[in-house]
Amino acid sequence: MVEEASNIHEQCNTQLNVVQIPSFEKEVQSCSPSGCVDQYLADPVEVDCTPSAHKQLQLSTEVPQVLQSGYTDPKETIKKVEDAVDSSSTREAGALTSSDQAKKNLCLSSLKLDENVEDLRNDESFNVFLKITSENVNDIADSDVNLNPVSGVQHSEQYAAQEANHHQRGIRRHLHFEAAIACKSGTTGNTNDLRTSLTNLNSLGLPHVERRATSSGGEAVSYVQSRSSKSSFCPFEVVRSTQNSRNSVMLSPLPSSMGLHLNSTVRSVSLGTDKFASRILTGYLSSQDKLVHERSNDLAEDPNSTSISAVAGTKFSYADVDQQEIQAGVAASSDTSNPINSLNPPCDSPPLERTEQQVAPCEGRMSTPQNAGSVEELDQVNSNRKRQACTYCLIMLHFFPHLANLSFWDASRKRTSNTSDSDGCKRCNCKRSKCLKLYCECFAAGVYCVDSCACESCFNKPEYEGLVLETRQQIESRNPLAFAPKVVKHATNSPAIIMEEGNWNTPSSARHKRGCNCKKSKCLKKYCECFQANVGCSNGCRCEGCQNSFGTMEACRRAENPSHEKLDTADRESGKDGSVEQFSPTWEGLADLRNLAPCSGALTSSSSTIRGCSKVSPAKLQWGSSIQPPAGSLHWHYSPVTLTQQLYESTGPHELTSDSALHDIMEDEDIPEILKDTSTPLKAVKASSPNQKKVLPPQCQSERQSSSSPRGFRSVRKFILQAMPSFPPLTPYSNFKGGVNKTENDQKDSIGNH
DNA sequence: GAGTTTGAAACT
DNA sequence: CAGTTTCAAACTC
Ligand SMILES: [Zn+2]
Ligand SMILES: [Zn+2]
Ligand SMILES: [Zn+2]
Ligand SMILES: [Zn+2]
Ligand SMILES: [Zn+2]
Ligand SMILES: [Zn+2]
Repeated sequence: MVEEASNIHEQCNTQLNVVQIPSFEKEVQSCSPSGCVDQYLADPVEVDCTPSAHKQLQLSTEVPQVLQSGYTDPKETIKKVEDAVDSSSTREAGALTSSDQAKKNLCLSSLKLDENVEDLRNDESFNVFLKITSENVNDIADSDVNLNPVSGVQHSEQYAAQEANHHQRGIRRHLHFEAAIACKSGTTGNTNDLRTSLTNLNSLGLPHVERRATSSGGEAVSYVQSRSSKSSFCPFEVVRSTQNSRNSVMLSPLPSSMGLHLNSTVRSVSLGTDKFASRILTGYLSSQDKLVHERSNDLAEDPNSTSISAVAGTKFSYADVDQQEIQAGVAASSDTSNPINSLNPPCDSPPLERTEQQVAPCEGRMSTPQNAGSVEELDQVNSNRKRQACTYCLIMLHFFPHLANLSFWDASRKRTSNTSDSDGCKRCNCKRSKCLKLYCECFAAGVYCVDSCACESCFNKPEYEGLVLETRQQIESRNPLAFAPKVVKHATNSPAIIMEEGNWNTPSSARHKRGCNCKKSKCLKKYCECFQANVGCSNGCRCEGCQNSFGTMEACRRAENPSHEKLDTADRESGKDGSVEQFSPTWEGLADLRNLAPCSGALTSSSSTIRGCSKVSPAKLQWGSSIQPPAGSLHWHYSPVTLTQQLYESTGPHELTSDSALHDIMEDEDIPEILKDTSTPLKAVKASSPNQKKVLPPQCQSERQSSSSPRGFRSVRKFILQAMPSFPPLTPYSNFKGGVNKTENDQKDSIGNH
C-alpha cells in the first residue's frame, strides 16, 4: 500500500495527466481506421482502432453466462450473477490489457490551460490540456469544421464512441477532445496537429489555452489504459502513457459504457420488449451487429439520424442556450452510438495507479470492505492524489456537467463521509440494495459504482451492464421519471438575463422537480432534497414547516401568485409563519453556492479556469453525445447536462463550485410551460406521470419568464413537449411507451426545420 | 465510528 | 393510492 501510495504521489507530480473529453461525433461516415463505423460496430473484432473499445468488448464478453441464458427477472439474474461473479471477474481481469492502439487514436493536439488552481500549483504547475483527438490524424481538418470554437459550436458529442463498445450506432468519425492535465509539460503529440488543434481551441476563446510544442513521440502519447470495469463514475478515464519517462497519465473518456449507464441506455433503447431485453442480455456483446441493425430499424437510425445529430451540433452556440439544449437533445437522440461513459472520477481512477487500473478492476469490486479500506488508505496517504482528484472533479464537472447531479460532489459530504475524506469522491455505501435500486446514489445517478464506493454486493458495474439496464428499465416502467433530474433550472432561458439582472438567484432559478416531503427537518438540512440541491422549496413541495433557506415553499408560492393560486400546499403549510420570508423572494441562499466547493476549495479556485474551458462547451460533450436515447428519455438524461452548463455559463462559477448546486438540474423546459398550462392538452401527459402531483413544476416564477422568453424559445418548447410527452424511460422503443417513435420523428422534423 | 434521524424508495 | 417497510444518507454524539 505504501508503495503504491508513493507511486501515486509521484505520478501526480510528474506525470502528464490528460483528461480526455468526450469526443464529438463527426458526421462523416467514412472513416476511420476501421473504415466504417457500422462495420466497425458490427464487428467487434475490427474495433481495434478503438483500443479501449476492444477491451470493453472483451470484458463484456466476459459477462457471466448467466446473462446469456435469456431474459429473467432481474432479481433472479442477480443471483445468478452473484454465483458467476468470481469466475467472471477473474477472466475479466485477464482480459484487460492496455492498448497501444489508443495512441493512434489519440491526439491530435493538446491545449494547455493554465492551471489556476492554487492547490495544483504546488504540484508543479499543472497544466490542463485540451486535447483533440480523432481516430485519424487526418481527421483533424474535419475537426476544424466541427469544432467551431468560436461560435461555440459543438457537435454532438459522442463519447469516445468507438470505444464504446456498445455502441451501436454507427458512428463514423469521432473527434475526441481531451483535456489533459499535465503536471509538467511534457506533452506530446504531433506538433503540427497540435497547432491545428490549438488554433481551434484558441478560437474558442479559451482563455488559458496555450500552445505547446512538443516533441515527444508525436503520438499522442497516451493510450488508454485499461478501462477497467472498475471505474466508472468519472467521466474521464485515467490513461497513462508509457511512452516516455514522463509517464503521462491521461484521463480519457471511458470507452463506452463505462461509467454511465447511459451507454447502456442506448442499448437498452433498442430493447422494446422483454424479448429484446433478453436478447441483449444474451447476445450482449456477441450480437452487436444484430443489435445495431435492429436498432437501426427501430430507431430509424439511418444516416439521417446521424446527419441530424451532426447538424444539431453545428447549431449549437452559446448565444442561444435554448437552442443548444434542444439541439443537444436532438443530437443525443439521434445518435446512438454513444458511449458515454463514464466518467471516472479521480477518485476511482486511482489515478494513477497503474496496477490497480490494469488489474482487475471489477472483480474485487464486490466491494468487500477490504477493498474499500484499501482504497481509502491510499487516498489518505496521498494528499496529492486528493488534490488531483479535485482537479479531476473540476474538469469533470466542467465537461460533464451532468455529473453535477451526483451528490458525491458534495464537499460537506466528503468531509463528513464516514469513509474518510480521502479523495473526496466517495460515493455510495449501499449494503443491501446491491446498488440496483434508487437508494443507491450511483445507480440513481445513472453511473456505475466505482472503487471509491463502499458498497457491498454491488451489481452496478459495467460487467453487469445488462442487469443494470434491465433494472433501470424496470424502475422506469414504474416511474418514468425515476432517473430524471431532480432539480430543474427554471427556465430562464437566457442566462444572460439572469446574470444581468443580478437576480440570477431569483426563485426562478431552480427548483426540485418533485418537491420534498419533509416533516421534521423543516427543509433546513440535507435530509431535504430541495435543500440538498440548494434550491428553495416550491409549490411542488409538501413539506411541513418549511424553512428552506433557499426559499420556502410558501414564499415561492406567494411570490408567484400572491393572490390566487391557493394551492393545497398553502393549506398544508398553514402552520408556517413564513418567517423565513427574507430568503424566499430572492432565494438569496443561492448566492452561497459560490462558496461551496464540490471537491474542495481547490475546485473553487480553479473554477475560473474551467469556466474558460467551458466555453468549449462541455455540455454537449457529455451525455448528449453519446448516449442518446432516442426518445424523450434523452431529454431527461441529457438536458440536465445542458442545463447545468447553462447555469455555469449564466451564473458563473457559482454552480460549478457549489456543492450541491450541481445536483441534477434540468431546464424547466423539460416541463414545458405548456404542461403547466392547464388548458393544454399536454397536461394529460403530466397527469400520466407517476408523480404528477409533485412532478408538476412549481409554478413559481414561471410566468414571468415564460412571457419574456424569446419567440424562438417557444418553438423550442414545443419541440420538447413533443419529444417528451411520456417522459420516456430509457427504453424509448418500448411499445408501451407509445409515441416514442413518433416523438423521435418529431424531433427530427423539428431539427430539419431548424 | 457507532448510533440515531430522516425522508425517499420500495413494497404491500 | 395510502400505509408500511426498507434503505442509505445525513446527522448526532
Ligand atoms: Zn450503491
Ligand atoms: Zn456506488
Ligand atoms: Zn455499488
Ligand atoms: Zn424539504
Ligand atoms: Zn422542498
Ligand atoms: Zn420545504
